Amino acid sequence: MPELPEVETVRRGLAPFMEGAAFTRVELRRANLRFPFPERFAERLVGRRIEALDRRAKYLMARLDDGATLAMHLGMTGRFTIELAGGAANIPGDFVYQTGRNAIHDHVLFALDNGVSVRFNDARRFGYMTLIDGMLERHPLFEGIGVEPLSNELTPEYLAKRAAGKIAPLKSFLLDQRVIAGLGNIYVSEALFRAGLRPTRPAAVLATKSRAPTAACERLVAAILVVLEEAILAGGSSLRDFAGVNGAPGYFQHTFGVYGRTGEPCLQCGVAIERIVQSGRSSFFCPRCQR
DNA sequence: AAGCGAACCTGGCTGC
DNA sequence: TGCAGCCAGGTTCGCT
Repeated sequence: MPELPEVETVRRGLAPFMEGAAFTRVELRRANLRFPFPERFAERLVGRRIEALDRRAKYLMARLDDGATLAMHLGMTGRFTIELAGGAANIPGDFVYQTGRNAIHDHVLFALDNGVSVRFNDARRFGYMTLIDGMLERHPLFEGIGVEPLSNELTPEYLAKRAAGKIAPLKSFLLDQRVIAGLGNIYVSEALFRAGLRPTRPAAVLATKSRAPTAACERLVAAILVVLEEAILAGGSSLRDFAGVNGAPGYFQHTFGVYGRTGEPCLQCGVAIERIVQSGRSSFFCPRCQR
């Protein structure tokens, strides 16, 4: 589910309900997700007010009034839903409220002093939450993390410098969160399609011998921006289980150029889209448009 | 030392 | 209907 646009969509959905509110009760239904919860996690949260709900890379960052930050990662299947005091409701980000047998995957419940409760459900438990004191940049999760793709730090010059001399394929180079923070398997495929670059090309094609950006690098940076901005505008992408409250499948999936379209015609040239496996993950590309 | 495959965990879909 | 096999948005670890 969650690459940068999905996490940003969740953030925008949750922020109006969480910012300015304080935790009145925190319930952990198990001792760990991907990692154990930190010591006294629930006790430390209760009474704290959320000053802002931000995003860094694929993390939701709740800035607390005691200076600490609650960092939350959705993993593969993590999702937040909210309920208002008077009954079930859904956040503007349009996520399905889980009921029935999925309830066994409700792992964290936050009750807030504005009457809102927030539920974290994560079937595969690749998600996690932690509390960070002090400088974020020095926390193991965030030191060495790459640039925000939607900030002005992502420039052709930056990307060329990072790519220079690298033999690794563009696919894995772009998935590396130490280079760019927030891209995932879907948007890497989409960005490479837009840039006309085959995922198997070595990352070094982005740089000249003097480590300056090539034309391909310029195209790629532009493509990354367009793909992410479009996805955020559309309310996050949507794979099967990213459906909206009204049961409608998500909005952005129609506009995928290559992701999940094996054998279907390229929207630009009609040639069949191909799927290959790189580093154990699927890559999709048009064999004619991407060289 | 970069780069790859495996591992973490569960559910959904396909095909026999 | 049952069951085996394969696939999935992410990240980290350990072996070349």
